[in-house]
Amino acid sequence: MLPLSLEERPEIRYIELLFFAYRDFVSDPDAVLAKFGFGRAHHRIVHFVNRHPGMRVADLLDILKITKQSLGRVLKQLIDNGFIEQLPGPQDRRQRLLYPTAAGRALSLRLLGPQEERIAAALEPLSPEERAGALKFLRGIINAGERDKAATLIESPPR
Amino acid sequence: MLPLSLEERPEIRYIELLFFAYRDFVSDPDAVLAKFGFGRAHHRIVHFVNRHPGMRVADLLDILKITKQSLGRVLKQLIDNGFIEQLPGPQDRRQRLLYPTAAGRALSLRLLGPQEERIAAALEPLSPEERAGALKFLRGIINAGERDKAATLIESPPR
DNA sequence: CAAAATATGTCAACATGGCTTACGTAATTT
DNA sequence: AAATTACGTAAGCCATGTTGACATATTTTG
Repeated sequence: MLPLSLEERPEIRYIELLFFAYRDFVSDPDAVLAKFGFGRAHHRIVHFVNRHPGMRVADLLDILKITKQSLGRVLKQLIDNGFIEQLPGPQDRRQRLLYPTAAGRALSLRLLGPQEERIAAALEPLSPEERAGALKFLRGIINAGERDKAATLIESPPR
Repeated sequence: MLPLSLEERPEIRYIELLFFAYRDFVSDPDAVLAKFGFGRAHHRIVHFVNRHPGMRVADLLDILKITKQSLGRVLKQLIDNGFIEQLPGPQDRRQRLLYPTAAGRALSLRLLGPQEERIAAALEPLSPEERAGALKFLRGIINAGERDKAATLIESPPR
């Protein structure tokens, strides 16, 4: 059985690079999280709540693409440990808007640090057009139907 | 509590794009895998064995960065179901070299198809320099100590 | 040749974080 | 008043990661 070859299937180069890059990219925060008894699920929640203080639970579910039961278990731990707090929505009091506490912000920054360094180091040798290429490539990988939503979420100055 | 802002922390744009891109990138094969009762762990094994027929178990462990116990459970299922076969190493008979069967190759190609299309579509609008930028960026994200190993693995025509 | 190291497999026990199904409550909309 | 919405929660299942311990065959080394 012959190996799958890069010559016949040049996209494999990107596929495998994406695998290795992501493998190492997500490994950064693990050491920090372990000190708190948290996992990657906590990381994702802490990150997005810090990026969008006051977001709804439903927003978080849509971003993470997990069920509310999966989210609930992990979110509860973050609330119980004082990293995130919930406030009723001012217009719609059914909502439980999510905010980081001071500890939640500090945790978010600690998790962000090594990833920022990794990204900055990867970008440093790239020309502006090459950096634009990296951005375009990543955006192009996102599901077409999700692309605008993701772009808005990333770029929007939260109201 | 103010949101974390892109202006202050421009790397966040890349961090979040990487998260969304990978989320959708790995979603492609799931539907196929489900038909076989397999998960993403099976996918990774099938992929690398098809890319490097005759690889050792230890090589696979080093690539995937998991324990042999984790690998063993999943690998056994692939062998029992006839997707991968093991042959003793010709020089070192302690080794169990891993080869895809015809069914294993077919599965690998089915899993590869949608990911190739996704990558090709993402690259299509990019200039050559932009494509180079995407490659450089991904390589730069990989741990410095792993970068050469990953590059060799990806680029090497297997002996 | 005997001893040590290597390649691999396996068993047990446990943790994380997904999932489905089902039901409950409060608030809002129709 | 009824229906819908936003959210929570409980039970149980599953995939896939972990550690620790031990077994077997083979190769390498002293």
